Parts: sequence; C-alpha cells; structure tokens
Amino acid sequence: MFLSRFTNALDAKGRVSVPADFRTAIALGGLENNDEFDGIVVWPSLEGKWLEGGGMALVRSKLDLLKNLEPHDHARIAFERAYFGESFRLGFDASGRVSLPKELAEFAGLDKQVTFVGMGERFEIWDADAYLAKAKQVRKLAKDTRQALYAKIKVGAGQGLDI
Amino acid sequence: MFLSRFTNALDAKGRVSVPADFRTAIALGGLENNDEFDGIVVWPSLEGKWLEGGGMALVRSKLDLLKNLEPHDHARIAFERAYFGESFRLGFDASGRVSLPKELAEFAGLDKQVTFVGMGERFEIWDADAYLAKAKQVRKLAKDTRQALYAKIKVGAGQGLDI
DNA sequence: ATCTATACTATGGGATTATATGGGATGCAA
DNA sequence: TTGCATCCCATATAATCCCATAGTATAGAT
Repeated sequence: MFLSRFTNALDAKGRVSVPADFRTAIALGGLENNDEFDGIVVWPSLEGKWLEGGGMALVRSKLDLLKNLEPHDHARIAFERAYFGESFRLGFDASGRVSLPKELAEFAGLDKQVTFVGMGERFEIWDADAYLAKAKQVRKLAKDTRQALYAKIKVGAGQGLDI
Repeated sequence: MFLSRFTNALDAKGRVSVPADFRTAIALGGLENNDEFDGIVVWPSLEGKWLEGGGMALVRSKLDLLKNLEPHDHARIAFERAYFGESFRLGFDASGRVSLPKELAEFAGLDKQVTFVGMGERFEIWDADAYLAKAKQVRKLAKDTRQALYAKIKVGAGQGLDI
C-alpha cells in the first residue's frame, strides 16, 4: 500500500527516484501475478494537472473490469484511450529511479522538486510547490466532507471501514 | 499489455516501426501458445477511420469465443467476414518494422506520421494529426462518462467476454 | 551514552546499448 | 523489364546501464 509523502529531485536527464517505500509496495503487490515488469505505470490525471501512478497489478485490475463491458461501448473506448493510451511504463534503474517522459513532466509542470503522495492503492505525483499549496485546501476539505463520506460508506455495504 | 502512445514515421516504402514496447508485449503474450508467427495482426476498425491490431494471442481468443456460436449464425458469419477476412498478418523485419498494405494505409488516411495507441489487450493505429484532434475530445469524454462507466461495471456481473 | 561499522537511499555524470529510420541490394512474380 | 516485398547494413539520437559519492539511518560494541 502506498502511504506518506516523499519529495525527490528531478535531475537534468529527467530522472527521479521513486521512494523506496513505494518500491517495496510495488514489489509486494506484484507477487501474485509474476509480472515480468519491474517499475511503475504513470498517467496524467483526468482531474487536474498532476500525475497518477501505481504498479502493474492496478493496471491489470482496471483491464479486467473493462472486459465486462461491451467492446464497442463508447465510454469504455474513451476510457481505454484516455487511460491505457496515456499510461507510461517506467522501469526502475539499478538505484530505483525512473525517467519521466517530457510529455508527462510538462503536463504536471514538473521541473525541480517532485512530490509523491501515497493514496492507498495508487499514488500521485505533483510539483512540490503545487502540492504544498494544494495540501492546505485538502486538509480543510477532508475535514468538512468527512461526515458525508462516512454516510456514503455506511449505505453501501461497508464492513467496518474506519475513516 | 499494450500501454502508451507512440508516434513513428511511415517511410517511402510503406514501412513503420512498431514501438519496442508493443513488440515485447506481443512476445510475452505469445509465450503460452508457441506462435510460429513473429509480428502483429491489423484490421480496419468497425467504428471509424483507424486501424486496430494485436498479437496472434488476441486473434486466437476471438476465434475461440466464436466457436461457442452456431456455425450458421448470421451475426457470427458477418463478424468472421468483417474481422478475419479484413485482418492482415504483418511480420516484423530485423529492426521491428512492418510494411503496411496500401489498402490499410488508405483506409486510415496514413501518410507521414503514425500514432500507435495502447488499449490494453489491443492497440489502435491512427494518423498522428487525426489522433491529436481526437485525443482532446477523448479526455473530456472519458472524464464525463467515467461515473456511468463505474456504475455499469458494478451492475454487470459479466465474465469478461471480449469480441 | 558514545563511537564506529554497515547498509541503504538519493543523486550526479560518463559509458554503453537500443531504437527508429534511411537507403541499397536481393529475390520473386506479373 | 517493372513493380513489390524482403533482407541487409549504416547511423543519429534517445534511452539505459554502470560506477562513484554523499548523506542518512541502523546495528553493534565499548
């Protein structure tokens, strides 16, 4: 599981260290299926100017869910293009770095300091300054909407989720 | 699995490099069955003016699904003609290129720059400019229909049939 | 508690390899 | 021959590997 927040440097070659914590999370998640691939998958968020990422296990689970829909379903095809088509497979080098494609770096406005935010089963990648600004709003928003969130969970068959 | 988007050049001889990422995806997918054939299968999309493609494993799975239908089923026969009949087997050359039949290139309006779009278990081939225009709509469409998509997935307990 | 040895992490830069792509040569069929 | 497809070789660029280092945390011994 991806927890915590880590800020690392993006170097001149476009490389950035993936937090060691996240690397072990990925290694553990990929144990069930013997994923040939050692690295992360990253895509531009549909919500705003930051990146999202996870291990191959997460991508595979999305693929499996989509198989339940009609192949020509417009929503399905749009999602496949927007998600699979825009996802990048980023392999680790010997010291646990990935090199971010220019395209992704530009999308999220990444240049110097990059923040990895653990989100449970996935993570987000932000420009460090941008996340600092966002974090303030997030704290207040989470506090204000917590009650509504809990209500939703109780309605849908939640079994002892503790938020 | 086919991920990402790659844009390569179509040369004067009608050749285009298949992204290395896709080539390894095909090599991995074909490991179970020892596919004699080293290349991709490409066919015109039924949805619009672009091509779709995948490895032999994908074609084989479609064939297997169709075997569940009556041999004289009209829908089956129509599908077999439109899909198997229009599919081209394109072999790799030593540096991982295929040569696109004129017929396919004309169908999809391919001339200079060609974009391969990963769609999970298959991929699409677009004229680069055409896809650029499409991608903008796609992002919005995916965002707008995402909630409906999740709802559909929750309702349908389908078992991943994909034709 | 303090010091020391060890392991790991993040990061920089050079060396090496892979990839995409152009052009020529070869083989085959109409 | 003429066209067409395949194979072979050459190369610039981009991606990847490899080694070095500095800082940080961990463990053990005194």
